[in-house]
Amino acid sequence: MNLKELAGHLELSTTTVSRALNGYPEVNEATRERVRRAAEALNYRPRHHARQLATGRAFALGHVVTRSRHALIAPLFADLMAGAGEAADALGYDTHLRIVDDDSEEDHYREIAASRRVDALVLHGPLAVDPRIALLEELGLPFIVHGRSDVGIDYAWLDVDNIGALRRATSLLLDLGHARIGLVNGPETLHFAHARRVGFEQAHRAHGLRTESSLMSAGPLAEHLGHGATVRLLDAADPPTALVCSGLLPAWGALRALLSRGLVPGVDLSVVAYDDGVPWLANLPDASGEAPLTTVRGSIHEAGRRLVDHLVRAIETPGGPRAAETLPVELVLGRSTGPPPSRRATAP
Amino acid sequence: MNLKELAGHLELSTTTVSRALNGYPEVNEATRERVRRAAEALNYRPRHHARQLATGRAFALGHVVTRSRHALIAPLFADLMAGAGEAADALGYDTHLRIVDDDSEEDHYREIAASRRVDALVLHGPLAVDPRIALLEELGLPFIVHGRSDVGIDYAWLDVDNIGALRRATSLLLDLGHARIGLVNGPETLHFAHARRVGFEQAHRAHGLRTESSLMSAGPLAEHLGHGATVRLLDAADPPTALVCSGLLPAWGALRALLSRGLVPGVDLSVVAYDDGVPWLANLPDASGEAPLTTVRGSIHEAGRRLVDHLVRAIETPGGPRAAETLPVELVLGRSTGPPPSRRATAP
DNA sequence: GTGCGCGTTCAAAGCGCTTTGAGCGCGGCG
DNA sequence: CGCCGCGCTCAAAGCGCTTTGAACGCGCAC
Repeated sequence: MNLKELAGHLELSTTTVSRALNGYPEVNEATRERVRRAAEALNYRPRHHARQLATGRAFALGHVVTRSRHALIAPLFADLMAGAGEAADALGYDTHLRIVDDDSEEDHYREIAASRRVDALVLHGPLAVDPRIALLEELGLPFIVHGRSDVGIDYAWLDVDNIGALRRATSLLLDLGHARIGLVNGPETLHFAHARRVGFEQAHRAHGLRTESSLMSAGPLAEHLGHGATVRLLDAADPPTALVCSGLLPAWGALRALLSRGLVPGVDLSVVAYDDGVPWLANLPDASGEAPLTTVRGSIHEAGRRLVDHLVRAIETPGGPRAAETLPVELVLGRSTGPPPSRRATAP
Repeated sequence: MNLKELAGHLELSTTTVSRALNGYPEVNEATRERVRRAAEALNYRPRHHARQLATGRAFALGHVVTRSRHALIAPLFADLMAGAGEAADALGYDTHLRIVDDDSEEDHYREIAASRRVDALVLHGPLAVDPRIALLEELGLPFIVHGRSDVGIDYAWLDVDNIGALRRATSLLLDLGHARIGLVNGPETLHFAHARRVGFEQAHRAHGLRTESSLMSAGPLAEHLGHGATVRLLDAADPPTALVCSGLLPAWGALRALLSRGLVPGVDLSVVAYDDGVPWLANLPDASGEAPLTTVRGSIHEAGRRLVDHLVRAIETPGGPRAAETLPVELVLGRSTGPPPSRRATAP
């Protein structure tokens, strides 16, 4: 069933049918209703590519991720895409995903721009300094960065308050009296991890302390890496009394390391984690009424939604202001934080 | 830069340029090379929608997931899509993703079929008995099921050996002497979880034992649910001596529950988990040289790749045989399994 | 010298939609 | 009575590609 057949069936011209279905005002309401009904009954839908060709718009948003980068953000990616996909669907846009080899990423951006497959795209996993931003700007393809990057160009972005999140997490521990705090961070070539490190350091400086590089590690946010880092910290000559984890997954790994040694989280070692709010890692209150972990929590799902909202606004109202939004985080107190053992010991 | 402009630039007809670029034999090799160079130099790429319109093919594969179903398979979804995306890219296909409301899923399938956005699609998260299979068959849209479903229709599928995996995991425990074994399963309305339960039961029957419903639970494969289920099992009047978890995430939760009580995995309670092979949950050998968990391991990433391979073959050679492939699993021995405490106690 | 086949190129039609510019009938106003 | 404007509808062009069918030039065989 195509437009011509539908029009023939209705004994109308394709023009009228097209206008009726697309809500143009110059169609009689009775005619419009008749057309609508017929379209519904015959399950007519415009061929998407024909519409694209005629309108010049793709009605699609793109997401490009390299394999190696994907590996770094995988645990969060599903929820991010779920948010983005829901929003895109609600706004009538398709979602295109491309997982590409690292060395062909630039080609892919060029191909996507020239072939007009999408109207705009989301730049995922920006580096601390990311050359792709200049590339996309040059290609003239509208885009928004999920995160930020230190480039001397104005660009649209949406980011969670990474600096603030880790400042808050770290300050909480410092205020409790901890002075030696470990950090299990994400890969610091990525901007989000870089920013979190900055927040960690800011909190220390505000308390007149300095960070110590032997207490900090960076790498993919995997369970076993949280476990490994914690084991190493506990075995060090002068172990920390608290730990900040840049993700919930390494935090569960840290807890496993503690518990395996018979140590009690929040007593022998305090732990604060960054929580992206993905349900399958949820840090929910249990029987005790408290969550096992103290966290600062953002929502990667919400980030996905907002990214798409901004992108569609940019497409549909060109020349508008560039998006620049920081999403807040929330502190969740759980059982994994307490004063350092020394203080506890000296207490009456 | 479009085809006409490129042709004008080369003083050739659009026909010749098109044929040259698409590898048709009736073009002089010298001409073809000249065209190639010019296209490269001017960064010409065919407008994707124009090509679609002319050829009638979309060069795209679709993935439709409902919100609620997405929530159930989210932890694995990123890796599945990574595998599928890589394969699609290698074969020259776009990957389209749609996250839809549960109650509008059927509409979406109809719309996708009628609008010809994709050439084929992957059916994710099939139910034990899934009505969508008949729907897609009716719509005439080529598809492959990731998993299986008990419907009286012949359809293309690719599945990991869920029954075998849990049979093997359970037999291992039974062979060690365990007689009361708990199961933390996925949602059993989904076929994969249903199949795993079947494998669990088959192993019991083969050992002349019956399963006990009080020892089995089913739900999303989240960390906290593994934790909660384990706590309940341990607190029961007659607790099991071993536990099978249908995912690595609940298994880590189970370990957390054990360790929190000072129990030793593999001694006080044995645990075997199903591992989808996602790197950020990796159950790697640690300092002891052994992995913390004993698992049966498949590869969700590989599944993604193979799904797309099958789909593209089906598109490009219509009338070929329907895909029907079972991916194997592998047993990984770790530290979390051993004989039941009773045996150990009665040993000399 | 004519005809045929081969290798190469081209003009034009068509894919299914949107959109422009024109047309048609009808009632109201001068 | 004639003209204009309004409301509705239509024919046709155009989006950028692929593909059909035809044409052209050339060398070769008859």
